[in-house]
Amino acid sequence: MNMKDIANLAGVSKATVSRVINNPELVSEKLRNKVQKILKETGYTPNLIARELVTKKTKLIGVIFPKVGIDTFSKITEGIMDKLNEEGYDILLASSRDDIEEEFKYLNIFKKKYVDGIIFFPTAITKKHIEVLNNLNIPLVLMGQMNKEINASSVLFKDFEASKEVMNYLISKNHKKIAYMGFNKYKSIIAKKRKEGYLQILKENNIDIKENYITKGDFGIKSGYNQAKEIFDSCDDFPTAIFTSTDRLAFGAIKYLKERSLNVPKDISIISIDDMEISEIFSPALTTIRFDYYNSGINASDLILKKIKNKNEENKDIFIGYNLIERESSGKL
Amino acid sequence: MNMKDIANLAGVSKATVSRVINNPELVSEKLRNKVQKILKETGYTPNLIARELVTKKTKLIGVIFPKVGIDTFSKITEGIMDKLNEEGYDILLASSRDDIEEEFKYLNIFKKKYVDGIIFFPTAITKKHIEVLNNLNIPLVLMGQMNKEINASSVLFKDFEASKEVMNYLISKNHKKIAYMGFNKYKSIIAKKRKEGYLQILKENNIDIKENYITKGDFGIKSGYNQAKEIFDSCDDFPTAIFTSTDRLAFGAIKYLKERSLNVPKDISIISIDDMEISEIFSPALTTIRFDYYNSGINASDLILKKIKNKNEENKDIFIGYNLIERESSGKL
DNA sequence: CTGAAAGCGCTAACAT
DNA sequence: ATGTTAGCGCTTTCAG
Repeated sequence: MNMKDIANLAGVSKATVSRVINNPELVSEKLRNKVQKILKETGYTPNLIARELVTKKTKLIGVIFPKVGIDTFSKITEGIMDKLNEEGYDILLASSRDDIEEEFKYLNIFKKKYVDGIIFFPTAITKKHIEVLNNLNIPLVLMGQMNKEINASSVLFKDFEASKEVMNYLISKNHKKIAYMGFNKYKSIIAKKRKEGYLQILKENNIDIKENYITKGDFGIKSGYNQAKEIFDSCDDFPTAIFTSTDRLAFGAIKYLKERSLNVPKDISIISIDDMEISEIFSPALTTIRFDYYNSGINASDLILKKIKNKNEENKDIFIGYNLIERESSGKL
Repeated sequence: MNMKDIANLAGVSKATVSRVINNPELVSEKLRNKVQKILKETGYTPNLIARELVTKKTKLIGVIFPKVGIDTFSKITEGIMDKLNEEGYDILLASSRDDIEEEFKYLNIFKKKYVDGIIFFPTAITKKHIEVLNNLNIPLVLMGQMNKEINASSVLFKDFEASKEVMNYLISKNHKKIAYMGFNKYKSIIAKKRKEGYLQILKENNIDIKENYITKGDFGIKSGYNQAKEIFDSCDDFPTAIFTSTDRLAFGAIKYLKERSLNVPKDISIISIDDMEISEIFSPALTTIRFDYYNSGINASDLILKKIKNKNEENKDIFIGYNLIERESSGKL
């Protein structure tokens, strides 16, 4: 059943059927009713592909994350889907697995699929990124990154500020010997900003930076365990607090500390960033920073929608808020 | 730049260009080289939408899960994407949020988008499911469910057997007073099969079923806490082991037990199904069942691919293996 | 307000 | 082996 059939059934032309579907106000009430009746009876829906061939719109949005299935990205995805589905768009989701080449691959696939817009969470921004993204010619929203040279709106997380808040909190609890566990393995900008916050507050409080207190790896549980071990193996003067840049690092670190019979928070405080569902239940419950990830998905969707509706829409940057949630893993010295 | 342009540039017809792209063996070497050279120089790629309009193939697979971002489903998704991307298919991912109406909604969207196949993980199979799925007329693979009345291949998890293995393990450790925490809130078949395994082994060992030992809710952490409370509030004769049907239930239960100053596993054993990443790190580390979820995604992809390539392919059911991982949360009585 | 006709960019049947 | 032609199912001028 196609539009021609409906037209014949209604005794009108294809054009009229098309108008009834897309611009009913252009059709006289009489014909409109007649056609709508048949539309209802037959349950006809237009062939989207044929329409797309003409309109050059696919109602598809491509979304690229460094990883699918991580708490953080899942929440963002939920936000994106809620908002975009509501507006009649469907999502093509891709996982780059922290691999820059994969990022380019999917960008390319999306371009070929003629998606109407792309929401992209890069691990980093290289020169090639700038080139590729600017040649895309598709409405683009960047998450977690911003670059004036790229024609894109951005949704940004205040990692630097959040990190400073963590540090200020720790210092208000009289901690001075504070270690930092990072994850700059993937030269992620998020990792960078979190670390800068740590260094900044140390500086503001005239606390010397101690190299042995600073470690890195990836952002997973095992890495947390290893990094904790690294700190304790290399120091005589143990830290009184560890700022782990992700919750999963915190879990790993706590595991190590337990094995060493160190009590959290009595012997050492742990504080992190993420607030996963399990973080509240974990023992000790994690003191951590919660970003409004779901909302960041909504915001990214709003930005892409605006760019789709108006090709010349100015680029805009939206900052996502956070708050520190105090639980059991941190204490006063 | 379209196919006509390439044809002009090469001094051949559109048809020849199309052949070079899709069936190069049909074109003489001379012309083929000529066209391929221009293809390379211009970087031309065919308009997929125009192609789809003719071939009725979109190279799109729709995937519907009850939830996106749950460990289990993420692993399956990874498997699906790995396999299907490799074969040139892209994925349209949808989350039904355990809502049957949402399931139908997405099934419908996928149908309209002309996906080449659907991989669907239903929460349950109702009469309407049977009707809707059979009217779909799209290659279909069901995950976690099987129904002879539905024209679909299935990827099945041996939940009944896994559940029995859990129970046999517990009994081999001399446990007799075993409680069960379920999640039949969504009338999920998985939940049903796990519970049946529990009841079956009780029966085989002539252990009376004690209603107070059996609770239900959803499958989350909070539910685990509440269900544990429910058991302990309603019993004088406390169980020596709890079989929680998901890891997240186990986390919640353990939280409750800790608050009650009960030691796991000394005072009570906990054993579950899922094996999330955190389960190994959690304290106590969870004794649990691991299914090969990633592989189930690969299998589902294989099945859908077969159905796409051959419309009359017979329906097939694949069973996914599992194994019990013994850790700290369970012990001998 | 309505219809005829062109055309989106491609593939496939047919003819040569 | 190659070209010609006719659609795929829709939207969108352009006439009337």
